[in-house]
Amino acid sequence: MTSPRVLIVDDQELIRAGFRLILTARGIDVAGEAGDGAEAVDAERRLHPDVVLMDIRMPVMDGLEATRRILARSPRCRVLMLTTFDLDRYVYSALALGASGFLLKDVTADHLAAAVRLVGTGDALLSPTITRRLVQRFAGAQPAVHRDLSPLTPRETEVLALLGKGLSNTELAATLTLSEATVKTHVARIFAKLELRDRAQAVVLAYETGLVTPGT
Amino acid sequence: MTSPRVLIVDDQELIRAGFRLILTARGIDVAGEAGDGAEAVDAERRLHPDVVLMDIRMPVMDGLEATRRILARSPRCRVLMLTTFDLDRYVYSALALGASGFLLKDVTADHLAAAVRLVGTGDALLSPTITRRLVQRFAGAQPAVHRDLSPLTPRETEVLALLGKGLSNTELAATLTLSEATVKTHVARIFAKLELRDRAQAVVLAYETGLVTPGT
DNA sequence: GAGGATCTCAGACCACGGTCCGATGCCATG
DNA sequence: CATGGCATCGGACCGTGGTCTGAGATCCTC
Repeated sequence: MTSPRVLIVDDQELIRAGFRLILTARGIDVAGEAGDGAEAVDAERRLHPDVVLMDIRMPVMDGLEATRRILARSPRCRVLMLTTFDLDRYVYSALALGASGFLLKDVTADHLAAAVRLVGTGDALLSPTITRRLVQRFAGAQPAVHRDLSPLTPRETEVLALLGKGLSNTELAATLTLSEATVKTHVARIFAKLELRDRAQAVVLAYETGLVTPGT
Repeated sequence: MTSPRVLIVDDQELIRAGFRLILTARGIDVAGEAGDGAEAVDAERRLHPDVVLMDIRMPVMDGLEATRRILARSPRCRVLMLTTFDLDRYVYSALALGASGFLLKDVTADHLAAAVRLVGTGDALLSPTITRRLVQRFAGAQPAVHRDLSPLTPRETEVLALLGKGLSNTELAATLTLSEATVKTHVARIFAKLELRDRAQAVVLAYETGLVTPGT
């Protein structure tokens, strides 16, 4: 298992030392430390770590601004935010900046190591409370899916997804390498099952169900 | 480092075997396997695993329903959803059900192991794309507007908004108390100005620009 | 008051989209 | 092996949708 190189950023030296102990004891390479945001930006530029463990509250330059600058220069770098409190504004702005995850400081040693390894492999993480809150927010703004897509066969779902992109029947046939006749039957079945009339209505439903999402 | 006990649920035996190999090779204890949702509920009750690796698409009972039943009985159990496609509806409903995370099946072996260890310690995870999407949804604002709506006259914008709801020309004429001929000219002008071909494409553009938003 | 932009409408044309009728092959389930 | 679901195709039908051309009415600005 390849181990990520880590940069530890926190204004408290004790915390840094503790983290360094925890990580090195589990075979994770600590590339360096920084005591504030400005130092962090500097250190990242020199050391090119895979993961940055970034405290939010710090003197000189806080973790959010430091994250912004680091990711602007090194988009492939993974930033794991650390904080004592799970204040919403921190979470959302950190994630909006492109941070890969968010950890409370009361994590266990094992947990911290696992989290670092995980974001090192490229995935993001969120603590359960934060994930739940995000989902709830989303669920609140998104009142249930109108119609159920389950009666559709896999192929039909595939067709609907492309239909949701606004493709014509000929384009559909081209991208799926099918005859237009086949495309028509698929489309007709979709309409029948979902009680649609138009492909326009199909596009609406694709967006409403989340089969297609804006911005992709 | 304490290792979580894992239950692998997938209808494809090859997948299960592969996952078992990956996890055991990295010192993670595989408590058992299940081939569909019903078996999974059963196995979880017998084995009490810390983590369930749950495929979504399965015969008999799908992963979502199985997750619901498992978490109803064993709320401390962590469920990690697996899927081939990152279809939104799966993501949201899975997370709403209380799943701890969501993984695409093309994960690397290291990644899978790290993810299992992480959720075993209690935290949730989301793939970067999904996290980003959640945050964007939450943030509400869809900044990336492909085409500019400014060349449209007020009336045309009004028509486009209704067009985005999937209305036909006759419905359009009815709701705006216009003749169908007038509707047609408006629609034609909109198409010309925005370089659209279909009303289907118009619906897409309405959603992409934020003129129409899902859930309203 | 001349001009431009906008909103309104009409008639005619044709293609694409949607429907209905068929048909075949495949595979899983029983 | 028989049944049913799924995916694939063809042909024929007709209507809505989209295009073009032209035109009257209002409201603005210059």
